[in-house]
Amino acid sequence: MKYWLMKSEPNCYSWADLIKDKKTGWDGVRNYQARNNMKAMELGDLAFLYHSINGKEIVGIMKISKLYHPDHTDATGKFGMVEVKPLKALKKFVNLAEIKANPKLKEIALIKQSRLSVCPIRKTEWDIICKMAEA
DNA sequence: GCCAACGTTGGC
DNA sequence: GCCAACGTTGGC
Repeated sequence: MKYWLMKSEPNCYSWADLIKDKKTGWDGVRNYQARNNMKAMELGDLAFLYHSINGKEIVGIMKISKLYHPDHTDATGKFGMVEVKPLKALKKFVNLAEIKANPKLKEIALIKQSRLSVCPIRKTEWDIICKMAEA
């Protein structure tokens, strides 16, 4: 079981949209590193949803419900996507300032590689954030 | 294969 | 709106 963090601008696609849709194909990724992370995902892996730009906080937990497959919005055929389902909303959203303020989360990919939209999360990091979120 | 130019992301 | 960080593209 692996853990991930996936970013989305809430203006573009938010947790509320995901709840409404029940599931969604994570299309539109056009970055190789992010793509490779999606390729490495397995069914049942868990991922935080992070609202970037407008929000800057982790709002919920999603479950990977479909393995990596072609993204039909990509004409070049180089990129793919996974499908995710909402698992549960966090009781307390965990914002970027709190994450940065926690010395145990110094190495988290969200900060280290701030532009990467799909990044791995260590089990220890996952547990710390869950605790902060009272999830 | 290198590197300059350019584009994008995302925090501030 | 600015800018730093980083990824991509294309000329050589």
